[in-house]
Amino acid sequence: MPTEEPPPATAASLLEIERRVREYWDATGVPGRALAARPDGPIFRFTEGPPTANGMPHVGHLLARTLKDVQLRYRRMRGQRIVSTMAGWDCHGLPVELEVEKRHGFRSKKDIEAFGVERFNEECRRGTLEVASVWEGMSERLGYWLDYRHPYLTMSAPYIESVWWSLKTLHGRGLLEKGFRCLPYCPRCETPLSSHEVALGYQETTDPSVTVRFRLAGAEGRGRSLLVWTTTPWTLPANLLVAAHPGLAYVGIRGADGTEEVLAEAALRRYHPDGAEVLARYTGSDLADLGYDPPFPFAGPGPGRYRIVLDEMVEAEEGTGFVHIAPSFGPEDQRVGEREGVGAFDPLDGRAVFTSAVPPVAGKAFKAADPILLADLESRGLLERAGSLRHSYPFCWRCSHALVYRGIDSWFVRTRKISEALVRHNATVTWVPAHLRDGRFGNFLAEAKDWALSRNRYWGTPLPIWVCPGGHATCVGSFAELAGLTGAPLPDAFDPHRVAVDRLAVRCPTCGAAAKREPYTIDGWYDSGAAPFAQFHHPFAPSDFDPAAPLDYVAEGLDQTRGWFYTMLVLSTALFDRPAYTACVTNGLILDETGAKMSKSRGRAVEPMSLLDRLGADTPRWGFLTVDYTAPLRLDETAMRQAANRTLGTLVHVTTFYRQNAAADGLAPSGRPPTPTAALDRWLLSRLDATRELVTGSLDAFDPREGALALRAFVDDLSTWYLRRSRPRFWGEEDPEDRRRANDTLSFALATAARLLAPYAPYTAEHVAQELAAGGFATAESSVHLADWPGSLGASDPALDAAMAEVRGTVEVGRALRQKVGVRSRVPLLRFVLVGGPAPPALGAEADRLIAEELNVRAVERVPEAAVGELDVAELERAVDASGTVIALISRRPTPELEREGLVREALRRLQSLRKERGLAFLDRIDLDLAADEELFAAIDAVRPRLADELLADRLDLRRGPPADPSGYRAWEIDGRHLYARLERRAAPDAR
RNA sequence: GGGCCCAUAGCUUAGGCUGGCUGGAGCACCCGGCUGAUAACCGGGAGGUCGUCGGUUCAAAUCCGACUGGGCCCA
Repeated sequence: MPTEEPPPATAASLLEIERRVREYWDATGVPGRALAARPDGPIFRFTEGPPTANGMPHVGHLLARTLKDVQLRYRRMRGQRIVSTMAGWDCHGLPVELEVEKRHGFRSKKDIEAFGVERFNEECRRGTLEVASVWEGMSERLGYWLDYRHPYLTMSAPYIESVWWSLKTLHGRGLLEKGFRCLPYCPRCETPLSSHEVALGYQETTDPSVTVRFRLAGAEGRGRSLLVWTTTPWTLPANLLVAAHPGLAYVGIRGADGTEEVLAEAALRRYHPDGAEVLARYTGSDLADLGYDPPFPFAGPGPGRYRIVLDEMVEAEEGTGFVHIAPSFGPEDQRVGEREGVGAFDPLDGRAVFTSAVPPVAGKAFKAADPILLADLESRGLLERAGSLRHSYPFCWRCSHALVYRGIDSWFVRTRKISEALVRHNATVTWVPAHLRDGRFGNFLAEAKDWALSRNRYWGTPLPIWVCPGGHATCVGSFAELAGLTGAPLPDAFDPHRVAVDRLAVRCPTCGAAAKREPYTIDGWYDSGAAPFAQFHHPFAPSDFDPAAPLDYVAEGLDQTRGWFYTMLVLSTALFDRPAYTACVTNGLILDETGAKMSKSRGRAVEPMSLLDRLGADTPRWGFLTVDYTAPLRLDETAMRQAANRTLGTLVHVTTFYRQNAAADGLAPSGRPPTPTAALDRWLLSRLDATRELVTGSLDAFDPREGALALRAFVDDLSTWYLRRSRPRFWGEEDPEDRRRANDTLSFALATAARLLAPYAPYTAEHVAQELAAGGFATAESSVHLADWPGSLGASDPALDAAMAEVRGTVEVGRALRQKVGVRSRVPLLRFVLVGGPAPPALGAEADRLIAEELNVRAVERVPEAAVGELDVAELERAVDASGTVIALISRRPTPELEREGLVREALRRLQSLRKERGLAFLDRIDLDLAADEELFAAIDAVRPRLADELLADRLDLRRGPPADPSGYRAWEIDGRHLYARLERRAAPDAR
């Protein structure tokens, strides 16, 4: 027997395993080789969602990246080629600008202009990839394998050229148009935002809640006024109309000053809970076209202004049933204003500060005007009621400044024109969770508003539209086209950003006049939505991009339904008339351990890197993949540890057992599927096959959880049943052939399990696979991540599975009985009697043998129910089912002979553990001196050769009574008897 | 105001689409074992009106409706 076997592998911690595996991967270049593998395999289309390049990763990114990586690893093992593996960075936009502004203490666009846009953009460019290394480090640590050396950058010239190409295509199809609309607008950033950006920034806030009296004008209006409710008093100077609902019931009541006040009947109870004197009743239609005196005179007269109009949008649940309309400050207001042809009045400048058009508040920021305007109204007796209201209000998602809705010139992607196609394409997508398709996301699409694309900003993809004084708009779709319009080649290393792009002298292709670029950049979300084609510089460079082919898979956080998932779908629909992806997996928000939102400001956020330092990669990966990751998820590190220990730790442990044992036996894994005969082996392979089936199906369905749970169940079965019941076979000397078969089966099962686990827990799986290799952790350049996905084993045997389940159920009854009679498992009992039918045929006699071994009973008997009465109740303890029927019985006491056998087993176990304690290797031989009390002495003496054999003792001396000189002896008490042992390692025998 | 999701033992949850046999599991707890898987491990036990009310059905945790509470999204 060779003695140079590696030292018995002690089960290392998962962290230690990861360190070792990472070193191995680094040394052998496994990740790069895995990414480059399968150059001819069928394509699996994927695009990495580009994170904002100057934002730090958070724990939620670990989850999303785990979901992405699981699928990519699986596909590679299936022989597919991933297109593409490029990492990506979203480089443009407000977040980047904001960082630079902060650094310089800029407060507005004026500061940027003074600093110089070119310098500003240069700083943005430099700042953009500052945290990229943090992302890379985190991703590689997590095991998320992508090509980080060649990422796509949304700010690169080729990328921008692709984006321009797409914009020109949209423009040519009438899907890119300029318009004047009310949009959410950030006064600090001085730019409009898109509706999906607004969605990111709702916060609770307190606003005024006021009811203002609008006096009706003219002869018939005398002595009457309307009650109008608003939470934005600052919009009142821009009021041009009041809307009423045509069918709603209104009442005129006697007000405090005796005049008539009109409001919706439904609002009466809220305003006058004690009732009021009703002077008149109207429907909305009765009130149409009545004129009123505007609360402020600054907008001036105009056709159709200051009268009541009818609109269905008016409600009476809140307010008074009259809605004040300021067409410059609300999408609904704008619609009504346009319909009535009353024009608009916008007294705010770019920073939402009042101009001299409203003298009382000139120079005041919009919100700051509220109290002044209210005081003014009060002094004129027009303020009916004033209070405040807590409600959610939109704030800028990046700078947290309160937004305003205001009319502004902007370029739009006309998504409403294609909403039918968006819905149709979305209907083909496999969403995880499935309800998103027709639920939240589907609804969102059906109501899709036009996408406000242009930003009045600096660091972004410039909108490539040039307009000449004749009003001809030219959308440029490539650098070559741009060069053509300037009549000269573009400068070397042309950078298409502002300001360089604005310096070019462009002639209008229609009339030849000098054209100016529309001074906008575009929404950064458009850039990222273009990633599936722009990362390839489509259509300018040949690539694997196929305009007709959607991505096979994307996965990100649920918030991306309003972000990336949406913009990708809009672009794929508008450009290629197809869905953007066929499978879309979302994960829920990650909460802290108390179930609250993780917030950086409250110091609650867990740094992803520190989490990886504490837990390693496989533990959070496994933790994420075994729970419902689509729901809001509580980050519980202890639970993660437990989950990983239970399955990954157990698998490592079983692998260690196998290694020690195989080394001791000089057996190597055969590598080929075994053809087992033993029932346990056949059962294990059947379970393995079923597990393989489940994991495969689950990954095919893009929902890895079911597979993770199947693996967990398999590892439980492997450890707590197969291995425990097979131990005698691994130790036994009597049947070497069976021992070899058990070894083959176990090694094959472990090797297969390692492959099934590889997508989930890449480090642990690699460890298991490597430990199974001939010489221990391999120096060979192999990796489980370069292996093929296991095919069907043809080992499925449902009858056997059911039979084994029955046996295990029986064993549980037996264990409960043993507990009841109070005889521990090491002491054999004589009889275990099962009431009912025969053993399951799929196991036959093997069933009772397994039961006997597991319960440590000498005989398993089966008797028909009718015969139960004949059994000796004094000797046998009984177990009954819920209905009181006796189902099994067991001996109450061991016989003296069996008791002695139990003693020997106890002694043996202690002596084995003494070997371990002394740090002896598996095959070290020993000299052993034992001393024991009378009873124990007799028991041991009777089986002395067997004992010596099992303990690898070349010399075994046994003495009656305590040792003469107890020094060097270890002592135990076993059921009141004493045992002493002294053990010495023999010198290693010479190598043969 | 509208839409979607969720509610199962003290805690975390599986199952629910496709109704049916004692509703599984982990943690914590109790009993026992183990102490070279150790912020573990193994066995056993106790613990559940499956949010509430109503309906469909021979049969409901599961299907339908209403309600209550929570989460997310929109307005």
